[in-house]
Amino acid sequence: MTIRDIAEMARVSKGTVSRVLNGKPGVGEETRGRVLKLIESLDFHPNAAARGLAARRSNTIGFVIPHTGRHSLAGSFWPVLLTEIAEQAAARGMTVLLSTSRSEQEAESAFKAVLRGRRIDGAIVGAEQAGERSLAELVMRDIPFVVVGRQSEAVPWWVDVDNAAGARMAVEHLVGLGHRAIVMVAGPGHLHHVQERVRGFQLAMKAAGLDGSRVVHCPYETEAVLPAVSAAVATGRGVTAVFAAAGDLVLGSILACRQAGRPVPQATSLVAFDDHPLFAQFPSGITAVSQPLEQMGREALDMLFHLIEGREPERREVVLAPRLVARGSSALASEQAG
Amino acid sequence: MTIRDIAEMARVSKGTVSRVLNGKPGVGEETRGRVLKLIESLDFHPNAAARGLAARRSNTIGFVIPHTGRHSLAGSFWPVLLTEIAEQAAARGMTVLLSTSRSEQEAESAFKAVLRGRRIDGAIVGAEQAGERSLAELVMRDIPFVVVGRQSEAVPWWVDVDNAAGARMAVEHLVGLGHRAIVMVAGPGHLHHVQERVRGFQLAMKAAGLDGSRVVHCPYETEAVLPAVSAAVATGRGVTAVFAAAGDLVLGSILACRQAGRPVPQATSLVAFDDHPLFAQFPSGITAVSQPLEQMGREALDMLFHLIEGREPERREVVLAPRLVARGSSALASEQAG
DNA sequence: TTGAAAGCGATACCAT
DNA sequence: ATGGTATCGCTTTCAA
Repeated sequence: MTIRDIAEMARVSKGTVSRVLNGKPGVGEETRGRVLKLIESLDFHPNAAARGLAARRSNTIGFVIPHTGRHSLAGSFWPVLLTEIAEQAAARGMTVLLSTSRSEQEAESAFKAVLRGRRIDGAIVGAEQAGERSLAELVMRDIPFVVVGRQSEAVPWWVDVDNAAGARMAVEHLVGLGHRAIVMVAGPGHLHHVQERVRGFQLAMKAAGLDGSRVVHCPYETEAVLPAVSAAVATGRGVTAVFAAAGDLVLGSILACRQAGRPVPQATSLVAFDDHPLFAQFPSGITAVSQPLEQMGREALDMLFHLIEGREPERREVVLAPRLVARGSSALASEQAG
Repeated sequence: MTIRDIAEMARVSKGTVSRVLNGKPGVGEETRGRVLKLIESLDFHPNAAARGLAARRSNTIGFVIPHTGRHSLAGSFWPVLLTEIAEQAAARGMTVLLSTSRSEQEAESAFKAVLRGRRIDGAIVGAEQAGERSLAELVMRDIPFVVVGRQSEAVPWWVDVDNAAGARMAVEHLVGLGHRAIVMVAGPGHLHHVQERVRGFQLAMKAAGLDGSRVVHCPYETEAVLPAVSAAVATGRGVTAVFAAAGDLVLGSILACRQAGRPVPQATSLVAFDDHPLFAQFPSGITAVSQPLEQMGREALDMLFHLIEGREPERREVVLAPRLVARGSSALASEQAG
C-alpha cells in the first residue's frame, strides 16, 4: 500500500495525496475530504524512509545521555526526562532514537551510530555527554541540538534547573525550621551542577549568618557515601540537618545518620536535591527539591524544534526554578532529639 | 556527499561502492581497498533513509515498554535492559527507537507511532505491553517481535527469567539459614510473573515442610505496602523472614519491618526479588535474587535478529536462571533477636 | 486546484 | 569483477 494506490483509488495524482498527507494548501475541499477518508479507512501511513529521503527529514530526534548501565538510568532524572521527551515528541509526530551505553568507550560509538546517515533531525544531549568532541561532531554534521543540564560554557543552547536556587531553597527551608548547623553532602566537585549547588548552599548559609563550610564531596554510585557522611554528622558537633544534594546520595546519607546514632527524622532533618517516587514511600516522606522534569522536556523540545525548522529559538538558555516538596524528613530543630 | 561522489572519486560505479559498503562479494581486492580507504578518509556514511527505501530495511528496532512515567523506568529492570539492548544493537549496526509514555492511553499511540511507516525492522516488547491488540498490530504489519517477560500464553517468542525458580532460591536460602516462618510480599496477583513467584514460593515452602500461606499482595508503586506488610509481620507470630518479591516492594517491606518493631536484619531477614544498585548501598547490603539482564537482552536480540532475517530462531522460548546474591539482610535465624 | 515528472540516495539485477 | 539502470515511495517544482 503506497501513496500511489491511494491516488488511484481517489482518482487523483500522487502529488495531491502528498499535499493532503502533509496538510498543505492547494487542494480542493471536496478532494481533500475524499482522500482523507480513504487514508483513514485504509489506515494508511506513508513510508518513513521514502519520506525522509525526499524531504530530507527523518522526523526523528536523538536522545543522547551519559553511559547509563547502573548510573543514570538507575536514578530518576534521565528515565523520567526520557519519558517526557518521548511522549511530547510523539505528540508532535516525532519519534525518539536512543543513544545509551554502559561504558564510556561505548558511549562514543553509540553516539556516532545515531548521528550517522542523517538518521536524526536534531538531538537532546545530556550535559555529561556534551563534551567538546561530541558537540563538534553534531556541529560538523549540521545537526541541531539542545543540551540538558550545563557543563561547559561553550554550549549555545541549553536548559537547566537553577541548581543554586534549589540549594538555597533547601537551606532556607531548614533555617526556617530552626536549624543552624547543616552538613551538605555533594557529588564530585568537577561537575558543574555540583559546583552550583555548593555555591547556592554557601551563599544561603552566609546570608543566614551561618557556617557554610561543612561540605562533604562524595563520588556518586558508591558506598563511600556512608563513612564520609557519618563521620561528618558524628564529628560535626551540634549538626541537626543534612542537605543531600543529589538523589543518589540520599539513601547513603539517611543510613549514615542512623549509623551515627542520629536517625532521620528523629534526630536529624534531611532535605534531598532531586525527587524520587521512593521518597514518598518512606515512613513520613523525604523532603526534596524537585526538578521540573516535564517542563524541562518541553522547553528542550521547543528549542530543538525551533532549531530544526531554522527559526531562532526565543531564548538560547532556559533556567527553570525547582520546587521544594516538604515531607516528613525535615522537622523543627526544637522538636528533634538532642 | 553521496555514494555517487565516492564512486566518481574512486573511478568506479555506484554499484561497486555499494558492494563495498555492504561487504558483498564480487569486488576486486585492489578496488575494494581503494574504495574503502576513500570512504574512511572522508568519514562517509550512506544515507539511512535511502538505504532503508532501497533495501526495505531500517536497521532500527523498536523498544516498547509499559507506560513508564514513574513506574517502570523508576525501577531498575527496564532501564538496565534498555541499556543492554541499545548497546548490543549498536554493536550489530542497529539503532533503537523508543516507545514510552506516562499514561496507559498514550502508550497506545506512542506504540503505533513507532510502528508506522515501516520505521522498524522488529521490536522488543515488554510483557505488560504485549496485549492482544498490540501483538495483533505487530503481526498485521508483519513486524517480527520478541516479548520480554511473559504475560499471555499466546505469545510465540519470548524470553523471561525463571520466576518460580527465583522464588525457590530465595526460600531455600532462607530455610538454609534456619528460617521457618516466612512472609512473602508479592505484587498484584493478575500479573503472570507474580503468579509464578508465588507458585515458586509455595512449592519451595511445601518442599521444606513449611507453611506457604503467608502471602501478602500489594499493588506496586504505592504506600499500601507499608501497612499491609507491617500487619503481616506483626501479627504473624514467629515470623523471622520476609521475601519481598519485587524491587518496588523492598523499601516498603524494610520500613514495615522496622515499624513493626522487627528491623532488618537484626530481627528479620529479608530477601528481595530483583537487584538494584541501591541494594549494595544499604549498611550490610540486601540479599537479592538477581535477574540476568545482560543475558536477557542478548537472547532477546538474538531471537529478534533471527526473525528479522527470516531464519527460525533456535528456540522460541528462553527461560533464564536468576542468581542469588547473598548480602547482609539475610542472617541465621538463630542469631536474630527474638 | 490539479497533474506530470524530476529528483532524493541508496540497492540489486542484468549485462558485459 | 564491473557498469548501467530500474526501482524503492515519497516530496516538490513546474505547467496547465
